[in-house]
Amino acid sequence: MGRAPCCDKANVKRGPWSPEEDSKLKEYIEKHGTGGNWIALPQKAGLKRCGKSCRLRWLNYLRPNIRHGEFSDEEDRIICSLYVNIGSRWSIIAAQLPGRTDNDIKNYWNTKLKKKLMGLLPLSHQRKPPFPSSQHQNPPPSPSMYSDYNCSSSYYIPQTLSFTDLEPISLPSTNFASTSCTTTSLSLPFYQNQDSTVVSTSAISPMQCYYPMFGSEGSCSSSDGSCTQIKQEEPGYQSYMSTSFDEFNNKAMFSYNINGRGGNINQWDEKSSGCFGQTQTPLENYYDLEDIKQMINSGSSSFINIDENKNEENCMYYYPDECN
DNA sequence: AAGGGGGACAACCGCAACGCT
DNA sequence: GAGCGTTGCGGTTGTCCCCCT
Repeated sequence: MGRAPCCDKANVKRGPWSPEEDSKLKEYIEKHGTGGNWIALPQKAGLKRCGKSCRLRWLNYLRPNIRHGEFSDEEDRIICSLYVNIGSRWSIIAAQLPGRTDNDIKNYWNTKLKKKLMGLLPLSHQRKPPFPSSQHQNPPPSPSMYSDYNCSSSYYIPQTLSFTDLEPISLPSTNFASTSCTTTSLSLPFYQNQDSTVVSTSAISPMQCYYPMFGSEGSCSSSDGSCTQIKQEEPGYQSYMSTSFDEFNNKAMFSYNINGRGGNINQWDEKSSGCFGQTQTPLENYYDLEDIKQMINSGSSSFINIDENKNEENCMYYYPDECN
């Protein structure tokens, strides 16, 4: 015998919500809250809907401060950089975009952004010889190197997604609390963009394993509306994302931290983290278009996001024919 | 004007995780 | 620890709308 259905499907309305249903649900929740029980809510609110349907409707459309419509370039950039790092964890991605829902972002990615990204990637790229590993010992390029970088035709992060505002920042050593991996901080360059989202510019290995990074408090995109909504636009709100390498276990580590309490950018607010891979991809290995396509098509992720070596000089090294 | 195709987006489904008893 | 109910999440589907022929 299988699981009992969450609601009596014969007696619930399905399909698009009417304005009357919307106002009933909104009114009820604003008055009484969700009561922590979505299953019982529709009956109390006088709705012939499944609890799950009510929850979805509230979270995606009725709760306050929802934003719909055009995504900005900045949002595109955040979505892309997160997607290539953590894959289709839409709720986590949504948590970084105030007012956006995971469903919205998922739809946007599937219908537009993925195509946009793919369309902007030149088809002529073939795998190029690896960049000399000695380059990685160099200090990270200065922000001006990104600003001046003008090789969009051969840069596999489209220029609209380029991180021109990145500045190197220092991050404290990480303490991974929830995995078996003991870690040491890896001296990979990290860059901070204008909204304080920290991105790693290092190449990391394809995902082999991953653990949820934080609990429900980290995301309001799918919360019940009663949570403390993370507002990135609030002064002092910071979010961190980084990679490091577990030398002992030979694992690339990924960590993503939320500090919603107005802390310092350098304050490392401990939350759980995840293992990115069982083996480290040598830093001198880079992905070309076919890799990215394959990963997107296969649903894999956590491939390279931003490459610290994609400066003008390296562009010449990789794609001399396309760098004028 | 009709209708076929494709894109966009809202909603549903199923499963895993979580929490309570 | 087992069992059960509920929630959260991501993949998928359904439907509407617009454009093209």
